[in-house]
Amino acid sequence: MRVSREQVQENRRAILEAAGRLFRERGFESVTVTDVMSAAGLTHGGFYGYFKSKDDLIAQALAEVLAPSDARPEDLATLLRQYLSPEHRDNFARGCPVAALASDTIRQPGGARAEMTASLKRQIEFFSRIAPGPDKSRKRRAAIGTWAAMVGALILSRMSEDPALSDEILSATRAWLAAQEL
Amino acid sequence: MRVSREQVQENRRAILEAAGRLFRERGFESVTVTDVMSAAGLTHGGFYGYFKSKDDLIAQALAEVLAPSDARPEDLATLLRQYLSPEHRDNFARGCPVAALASDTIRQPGGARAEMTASLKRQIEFFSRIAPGPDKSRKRRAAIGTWAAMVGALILSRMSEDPALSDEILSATRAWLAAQEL
DNA sequence: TGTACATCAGTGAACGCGCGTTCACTGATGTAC
DNA sequence: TGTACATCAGTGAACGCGCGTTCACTGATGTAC
Repeated sequence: MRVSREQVQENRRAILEAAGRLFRERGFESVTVTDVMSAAGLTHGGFYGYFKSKDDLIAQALAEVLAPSDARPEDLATLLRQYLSPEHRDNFARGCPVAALASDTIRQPGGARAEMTASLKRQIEFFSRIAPGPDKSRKRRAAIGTWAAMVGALILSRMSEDPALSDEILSATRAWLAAQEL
Repeated sequence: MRVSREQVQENRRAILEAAGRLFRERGFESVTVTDVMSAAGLTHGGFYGYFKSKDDLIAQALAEVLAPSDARPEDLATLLRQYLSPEHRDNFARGCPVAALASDTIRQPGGARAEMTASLKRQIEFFSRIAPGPDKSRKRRAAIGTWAAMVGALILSRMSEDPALSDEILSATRAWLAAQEL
C-alpha cells in the first residue's frame, strides 16, 4: 500500500540509520538487505525503491555515518578520553565507523572507499588544528600519528579476548599519546 | 585416488599456506573453501578430510600465520621502516595478518580470536623489550602505543584511495614514531 | 469541498546463484602373508 | 621379494540453505475535475 511522501522520507532515513548501525556492528557482508529492512520496520521487497543495490546502500550509509558530527570536542584530551574509553570500545553500533569498517571498506567496490578517503582527509585536517607541534608540518605529522594510534588501539582493544589487556590497550595508548603533547 | 603419507602432509601444508594468503588478501568471508582448495591444487570435496569446518580452517590458518617469524628485526627503526613501507602496504598476501584480519577476527566465532589475543600479547612483550623508555612500565606503554599506531597507519594507508595521502600516512607515522624515541 | 481515477510505496512469493557440507565412488598406497 | 587385498585420500555430483534481486499484486495516497 502506498504511503505518504513524509513517510517515504522517514522510511529512507530509518533504512540508512539501521544500515549505519548494523554495518558497524557486523560488517557489510554479514548484514543482509532483509536485516536492514526489518530493522527499519519494512519488508525486503521495497528496498529497491530506495537504493540501486546493496553496494549503493553501503556507500550512502557510510557517507551518512562519516558526516562530521556537530558536537565534536575541540580539545585533544577530551577527544582521547572519549575515543579510547571502554564505553566506545563496547558500542560498535554508534562508535567510530573508521575503526569498525576500515578493513571492510578496503575490499569494497564502488563509492565506499572514496567516502572513507574524503572523511580521512577531513579528519587529518581537523586533527592538524588541535594537535601539538611547533609548526604546521609537525602538527600534521602529529595529527596523522595520533589518529593512526587511536584507530589502531580501538581495533586492537576490540580484538583482545582478555578484558584486562583490552582495557590496558586503551589506557596505555591514551597515556602514551597524552605524554607526546609535551 | 589415495596418495602417500608424505603427500598428505604436503597437501595439508599447501592448504594452510593458500588459506593464509587468500584470507589476508580478501578476508575470511569472501574466500570460499573451493578457492582455498583450488589454490592448493586440489578439489573442494577433499577439504573435510583435513578440517572439521571452514571455521576450523580459519583458526588453524590464523595460528600458522601468526606464529612468530624467525627473521624478525631486533631494532625498532628497521622494523618501522619495513612495516610502514609502501611494499608492505601493497603486499596483503604476505603482510601483517593483524592489520589484514583484525576486524574480521573480532566478528569471528571459535578459536580465531584466542589466537589473535595470544599473538597480541607476544607482540607487546616483544615490543616492550625494544621500545624506548626509562623503566619497564614506560617501555610497555610505548610498546602498546607504537604497535597501535603501526597497525592503524597500515590500515589507514590501505584505505586511502589517494596514493599521495596513502604514502604520507606511512612516512608521517614513521617519522612521528621515530621522534618519540628521544 | 467532494468524488473518481491514476499513481506508486510496500508486500511476499519466486528467481538464480553460490556457498558450506555430504557422500558414493575411484584407484593408488599400505599391509599381511 | 612378490602378490592379493584392505585402506583411505581425492573426486565431483548433489544437498539444503540463504543471499541479492525481481515482479505481479495490493491498497492507500495524490490529483484532476
